[in-house]
Amino acid sequence: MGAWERPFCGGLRAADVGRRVELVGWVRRRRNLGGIVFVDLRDREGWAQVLLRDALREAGEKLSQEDVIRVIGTVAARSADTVNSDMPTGEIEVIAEEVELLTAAETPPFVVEDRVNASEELRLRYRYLDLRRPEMMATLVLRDQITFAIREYFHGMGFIEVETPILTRSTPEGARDFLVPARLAPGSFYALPQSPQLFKQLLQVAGLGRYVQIARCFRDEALRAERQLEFTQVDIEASFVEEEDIYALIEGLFAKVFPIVGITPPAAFPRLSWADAMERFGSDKPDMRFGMELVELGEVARGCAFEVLRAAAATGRVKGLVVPGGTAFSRKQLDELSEFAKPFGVPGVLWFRKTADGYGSPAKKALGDEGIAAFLAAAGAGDGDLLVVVGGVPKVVFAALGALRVELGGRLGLVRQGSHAFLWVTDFPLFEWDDETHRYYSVNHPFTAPKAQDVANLESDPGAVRARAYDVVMDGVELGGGSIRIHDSVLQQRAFAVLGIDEAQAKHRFGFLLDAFRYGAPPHGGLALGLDRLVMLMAGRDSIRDVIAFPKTTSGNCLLTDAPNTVDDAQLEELRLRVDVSRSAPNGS
RNA sequence: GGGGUCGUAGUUCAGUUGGUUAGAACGCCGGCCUGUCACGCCGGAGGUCGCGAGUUCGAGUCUCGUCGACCCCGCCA
Repeated sequence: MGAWERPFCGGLRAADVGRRVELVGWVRRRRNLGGIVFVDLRDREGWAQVLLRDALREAGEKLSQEDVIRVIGTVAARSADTVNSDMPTGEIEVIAEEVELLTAAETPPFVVEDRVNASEELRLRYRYLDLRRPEMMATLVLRDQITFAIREYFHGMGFIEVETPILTRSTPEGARDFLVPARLAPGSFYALPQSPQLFKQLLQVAGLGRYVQIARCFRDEALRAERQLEFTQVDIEASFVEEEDIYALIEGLFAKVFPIVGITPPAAFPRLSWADAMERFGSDKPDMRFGMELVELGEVARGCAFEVLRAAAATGRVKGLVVPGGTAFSRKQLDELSEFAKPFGVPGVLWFRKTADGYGSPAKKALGDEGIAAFLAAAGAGDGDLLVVVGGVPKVVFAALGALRVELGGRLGLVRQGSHAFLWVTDFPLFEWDDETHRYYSVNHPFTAPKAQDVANLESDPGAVRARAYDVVMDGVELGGGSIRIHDSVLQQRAFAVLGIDEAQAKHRFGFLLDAFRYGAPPHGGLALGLDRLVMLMAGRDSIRDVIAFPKTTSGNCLLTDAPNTVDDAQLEELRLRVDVSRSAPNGS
């Protein structure tokens, strides 16, 4: 039997009964009953029970976990009382006629089973064993189905996949670059791309029109549960398009991809401006699977008798969150709310409530019952509701309340199982002021186009200029984002000017792009989706590492290969590099 | 860069106020068992308590340092 005709162990069904088959796989488990031996033979698709008896009994007794074997046998129906309805192959078993041990396996460091919870550290060190687990293998298979569907969709829409360089030039703005020393140009470095941004725009100038790439991106920044040093984007760019075209494109993509896991997104996603998202949810990626929106308390705070809130309302913002059933929180739980909020830069949270014992709040002394009642009324808090209040710098108030909302929403079980919420967040600000360096930074990147009606304010009020940028959000996770780009070199120069990049600097950093734009740049725009996050959500996992075959740890180590590692002096010499690790790094992580 | 949690048998964990020989389950090894499917039963082996200092008559337990894993803040245009 040829390798390609051989069935998968996990694919055998009642319809195969009577077939004489050759199976290869790993011994998942052996059950030796003395006279007969059962072996669960596992491959990529699952496992099937093999029965060894008579002359094969002795051979079966010698098999152990993870041995690689070849079996020739006949698929037989199990008798009614021995059918195992818990497994897909449970109606059949393979009566072995020949068994061959192809490779004996040492006892693995952990049992290759879904329900065995080995530590992630161990799983990463022996990733090839971890991936052997059905759950992990199924995730690899799902990822393939998703990427295949994505390519199929874009191909059908007339998009062309083009590979862009991995060795490219360092760009000053944005994340920290990974650098690669250039042996042929001592003292010079390539950088790994943070994204193919500039190349996909150049492809539009070239006239490609519709570009897509499943592209690896690299950012030398701190890692998180949903972040890796290298990750994959579905990178998209198209010419002669506007926001609506991009929205329709992505909604169409999701309509094709999400049904793979039984999720049907709406035909068109709701939209929310960035300003509304912040005001109502305290987040630019709101989880809209539940309500509990932020409430405005600036007015009542301004007139109240509590100095702290009055001051916050005068110089910043005072907003709150009405927590249904929150009056039942214990003192300890209320204190924990403050502890939760503090890392976001607020001194703590205030709370207000009315219980059978009367009005309660840490600010009761200053406000009295009337003052507390005024806050509860302004927030629209009803019986049993707890009002949580934060005041201060707008950015911090939004961040703290936005995080509290998600935390409490989860804790109170406000998200209905199996529900999903897709949306577009639009009208992001184009620039953000940085107090430390006293200059504006691009919220997206310097090539994002301003909204036409705001272009006039570019120089007079940069902070108020809105961008033609958009993010697609699902269940509180940013799946992707993009923008319509500037294709006019004069407008581009004005945007650079706001960022403090003069003509000489612009020429030095992005000269090749500006040059390109002088030779006929089409209006264009695009978007990039985080493929790892997309697969993570679709697989129902909560760590990006679970959907990447060989991920790195949160300190950037590959436990399997032990990368990064030191290199020979000869290699360094060839690159004209000298290493000095005696001093700690000047800044950053 | 900052904060937090964790590190004990191959694995997942327990380990009392600092006190005799550090336990359990699974896995592993040996034996028995012809319908199991987390097979069962009997027996057995297996420990640098992450590493290094310190306190103490005595440290898995307390202190400091260090390494590693995970989570969060900053950071990630």
